[in-house]
Amino acid sequence: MTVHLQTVSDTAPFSSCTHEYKVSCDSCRLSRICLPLALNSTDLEQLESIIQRSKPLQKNELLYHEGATFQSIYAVRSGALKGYRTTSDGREQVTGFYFPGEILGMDGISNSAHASSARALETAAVCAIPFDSLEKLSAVVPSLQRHLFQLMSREITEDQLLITLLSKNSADERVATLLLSISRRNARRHLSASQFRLPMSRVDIGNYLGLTVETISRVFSRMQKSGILQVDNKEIEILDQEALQQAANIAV
Amino acid sequence: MTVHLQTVSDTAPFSSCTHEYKVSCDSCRLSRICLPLALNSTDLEQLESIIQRSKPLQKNELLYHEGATFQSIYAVRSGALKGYRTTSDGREQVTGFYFPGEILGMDGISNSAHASSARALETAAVCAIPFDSLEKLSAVVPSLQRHLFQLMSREITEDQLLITLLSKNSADERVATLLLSISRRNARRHLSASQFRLPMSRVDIGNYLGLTVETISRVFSRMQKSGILQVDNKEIEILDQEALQQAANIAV
DNA sequence: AGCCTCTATTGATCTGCATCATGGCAGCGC
DNA sequence: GCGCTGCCATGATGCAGATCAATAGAGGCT
Repeated sequence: MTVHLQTVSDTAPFSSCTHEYKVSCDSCRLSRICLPLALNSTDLEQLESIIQRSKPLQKNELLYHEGATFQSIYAVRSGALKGYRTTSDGREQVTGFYFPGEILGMDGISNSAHASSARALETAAVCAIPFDSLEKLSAVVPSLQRHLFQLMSREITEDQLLITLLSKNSADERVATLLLSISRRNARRHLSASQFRLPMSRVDIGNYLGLTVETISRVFSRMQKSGILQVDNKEIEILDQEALQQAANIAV
Repeated sequence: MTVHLQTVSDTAPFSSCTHEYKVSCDSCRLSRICLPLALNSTDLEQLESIIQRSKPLQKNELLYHEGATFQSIYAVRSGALKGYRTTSDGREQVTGFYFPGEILGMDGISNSAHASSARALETAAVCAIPFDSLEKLSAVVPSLQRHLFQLMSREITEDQLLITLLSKNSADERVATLLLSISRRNARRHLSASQFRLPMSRVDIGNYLGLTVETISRVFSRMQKSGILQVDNKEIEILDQEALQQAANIAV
């Protein structure tokens, strides 16, 4: 069992000393795919006033953990994180990977406590958005309220896609689907859709997809052998997009 | 493959002729676990004014289907429904079962189109709550806005529980967990937690849990043999709650 | 560089559930 | 009642992926 020595750092990451990390939303190149989407500039100003930027998280550092008091949702600015919950017998279930421009932490709303944990897969920067402020603001900015509902709804449909994947698809199909998902999300950020570095370990991939590390390795090897992928440790190149889509065999 | 002949009935189920089905929220014995929760009486009145009640759905009748324009979310008044999505190769993935007092349809918000379908498992009555009205109302009733956020958040955490179940647990554990979930939801409605009739078929159960019908049958038989359950077709009696919880082996 | 630890690959074997096949039973229309 | 159809139970067999085991490589630390 892996033991992570790093936990939440002693110095509160979202202290008042935010001056070093000040970046305005409208100068952020992620704003088109992040929360500010569809806000006019005066609304945006209001949103910005409540957003807190923190010092970057180190690899393996926790952003929040299960049971912690829920205060904020988070937008990823750089790096990548994984969300996971711990089962009663102490194992981990990875429930999602989060890339720049994506929002996490919304599962904490229902109980005022986080229902899952989030950990940086590599050095990562996030914006914290205090939820009570966001709530108040969204009551007076209809487009923000709508956007929030939509974000949460999207999370639901994505979870349902994962449920379907886990319940109906083979190892090859699951892996192919994940790669295509990452590829698509890269494209959205104007990065290469065919060449990228996986920020997560094989263990995390297997965990997320309900498979073992060994199976992930074998699928990668097989897909390399058949000319679909070029795999060099965490560096992935999709050589045959078409074939990968075939292998995924689901509506992506 | 099962073919359902019944689809959405010709006569629009939520027509203007709602007078026959008029039931006020505060006379509804489900109000404590449904949407109105935490609303004062004036707010409740406003909510009621937008809620539409329909004639009951027949068994196998569709409430909404994938791709249909999203207009309302629904509260179950009586009976039971299943939510499911259809995979690209035409198979069904059951994503949830809905009992009285529970809300469904929230996955439709993100695209203005339903991402899943909902079908009555038995004769069922639902309240339709037009979402745009609900949105407007929630902007002026903070507790309603919060309640909606919480509902959606809860849906997310529940989906994540199912993901974990599918990814980590054995057939026995999955079945036990579902039975305990139904039992708990019955208790919430002041029905027996130990004796109930399953509204769904073995096929639906298997589909939901990522197992085949045969496996469901075998698990039921095994649990009957070991004295945990009394199974008579769809009638279930939990004889040994303790043992069932052990069999589930997860935090329920 | 050299060591240590963590992560990934690959092979051999095992197993839980799927698949295939058959028969029973309940509900319903005729 | 009789037959039909859908649903459920149970047994025999097969297979995808888990588990066990051993090695190889990558990255961090001194």
